[in-house]
Amino acid sequence: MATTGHDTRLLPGSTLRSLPIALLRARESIMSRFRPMLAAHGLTEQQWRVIRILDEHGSLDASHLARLAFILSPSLTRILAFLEREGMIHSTTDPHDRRRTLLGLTPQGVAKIGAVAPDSARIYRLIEERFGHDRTEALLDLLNELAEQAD
Amino acid sequence: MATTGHDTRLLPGSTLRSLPIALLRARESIMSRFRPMLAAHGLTEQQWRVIRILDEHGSLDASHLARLAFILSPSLTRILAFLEREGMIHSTTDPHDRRRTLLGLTPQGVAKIGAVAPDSARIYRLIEERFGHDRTEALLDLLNELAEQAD
DNA sequence: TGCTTCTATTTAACCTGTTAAGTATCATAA
DNA sequence: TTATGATACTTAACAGGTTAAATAGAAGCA
Repeated sequence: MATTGHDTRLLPGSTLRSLPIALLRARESIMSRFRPMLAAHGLTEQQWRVIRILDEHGSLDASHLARLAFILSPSLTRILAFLEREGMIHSTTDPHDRRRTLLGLTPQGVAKIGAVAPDSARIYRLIEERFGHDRTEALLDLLNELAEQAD
Repeated sequence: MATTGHDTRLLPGSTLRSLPIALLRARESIMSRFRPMLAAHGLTEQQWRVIRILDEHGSLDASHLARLAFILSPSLTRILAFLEREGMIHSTTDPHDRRRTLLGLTPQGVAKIGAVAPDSARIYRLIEERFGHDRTEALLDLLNELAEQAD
């Protein structure tokens, strides 16, 4: 039986065939594996996403970072305050446009990436192995196509 | 171009091929259509889910309702307090097990369902038409299979 | 230059998600 | 029958999502 707190007994077809709920369930089933690992490293899912993107892209301004991480700017403001308080990032005002904030990883931030990345990769690999590489690819394609329907 | 606030320019493959982020994006693209309509009716997504499930199933206790709506009990407590304050539901203590709370729709709750359901169905139909019935079904199957991977 | 209009970010207010702890009630067994 | 443990729900504390408004700086133009 599932250990997620949500089993599938008595679930009517109408719920299982609802796109919003199906997306919610699927995301929850994925994140329930990542969340405890991230919590053990003292990070939330979003905090991890932010420092990982800073690691992949180097320094970025807040707007660009928000777009890449799919985090709205009010949330990003709070997340950046936390990460700076913890010494994982540094922020400076862009001298060429003083409205902009430039963000970058500190050495401690880089070290955190190095500590978390292997655990993250291991979980991801496990999920993909169990679900199947082809089905994972097919699912990613459908999800991205659905997201692009937006206009 | 998209009007969701998140366009796809400069998105690296690593982000688009991440299951957690792809699920997040897809869900956001769906909910961005429902949310304004629900807000116009004075409801959040979760409040709507709760009264809709009460409508489909008749009276339920809180635990069962939480499972069906995929809402954790602390969130449900707050949602039920709101819905009762607004007069859409009534709650009574189960006389056979006084730990349990039995919930049901009031006539006003039923009226709200009648007001929102057509709008909801219209949006859902539009999404499914644009994305395609077969692809929608395929996506639902993959999402539910992924969710069931949990153990 | 001075005024208006964007743009980037923050603040505020409210709701939900998540985890842990607390309270009330039920069920079981010594 | 009463102590023990399980179950149903609530409370608390903190983080993020969403919307609207506020602030500050940049850009364009009369």
